[in-house]
Amino acid sequence: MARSTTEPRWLDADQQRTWRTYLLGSARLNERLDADLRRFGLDLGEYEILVTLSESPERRVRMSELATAVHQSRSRLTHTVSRMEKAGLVDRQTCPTDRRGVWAHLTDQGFTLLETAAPQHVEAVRRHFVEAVCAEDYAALGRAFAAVIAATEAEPPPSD
Amino acid sequence: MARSTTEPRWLDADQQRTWRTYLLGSARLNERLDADLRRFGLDLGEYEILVTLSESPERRVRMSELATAVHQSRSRLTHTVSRMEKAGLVDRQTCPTDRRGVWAHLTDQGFTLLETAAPQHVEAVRRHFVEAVCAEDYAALGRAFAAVIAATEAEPPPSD
DNA sequence: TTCTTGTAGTTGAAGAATCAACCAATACCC
DNA sequence: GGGTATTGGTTGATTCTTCAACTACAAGAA
Repeated sequence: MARSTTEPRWLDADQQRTWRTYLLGSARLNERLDADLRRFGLDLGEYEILVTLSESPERRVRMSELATAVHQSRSRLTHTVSRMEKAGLVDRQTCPTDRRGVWAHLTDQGFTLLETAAPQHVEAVRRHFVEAVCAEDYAALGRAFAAVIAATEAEPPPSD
Repeated sequence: MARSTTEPRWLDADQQRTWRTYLLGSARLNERLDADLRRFGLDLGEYEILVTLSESPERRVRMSELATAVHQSRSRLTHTVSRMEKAGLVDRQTCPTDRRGVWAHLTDQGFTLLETAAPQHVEAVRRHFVEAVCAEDYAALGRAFAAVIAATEAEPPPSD
């Protein structure tokens, strides 16, 4: 089947402006939150790992579930968890019921670090995001990204 | 001055749900757009560089302006442009009026690649973002990130 | 049982991002 | 003019991510 040769449907000026605003804004937001977490030797990805573990029963989660929860590749998670393990924030436990499985488990030290970092991080999220935006727009943003998630899931990733 | 010891103002359930939806959604969106551009050997950052150059007079922009335009650090841009130069997409021209300055300049080959990639990229942006979201929410999202940008600029980055 | 297929996770090498240090040219100031 | 601070950009080491194998276990079929 031939690729379409019809004229591309470019974005109009408003659509493009919004798209670029999003690109810049999300980049800035990430920058700020990362900079903020760096006081604690963390980045946003590592912080999300700590949060996910802290909210889970026994403070442990299977590696592949964790990868999904923090939207990282399995490989990346392996490396990240290895680093965090070296830093004493998590440890690994082999899963007795499925011996392929590995639990990432939050150590007391990791929990303590999370307790220390969380208040400042949440404040930063408020200042730069939640409270920077009016309530209606914030709610709309939630709907918007829910729709984005649905759209990305509706279509399989390109593989060819 | 002592750090505040008052109870942290956690996000409520709705705020938190939206925040996490954003984190997941933006990660997914990036993933998809990157995957899409990879057919052309590009990632989103490199694509933005090509676009910025293509829209500029003489198809060239000073490195530091370009860094701002594509929200990358100067160092990162230097490395990225070096790679792109090796690939023949851009070249460097020294600026005669300010001999510290360097212009990144889009080559014909770079322009051709952009022309090839752009239609598919724009379609992907439409499918996964612009048209995935209803028009009102899309407009709200634009306002929201404009506010985020303002908020991040209102406060200097943490340095201590 | 054995054979096959799929899932869980890791590994190591290669590629990219970050950080601090650096050089060079300009701008400011006395 | 001469000194100092700033700006523009690069460099190389370190850290992090990605990618393509690869091992080990589990599940299902013959």
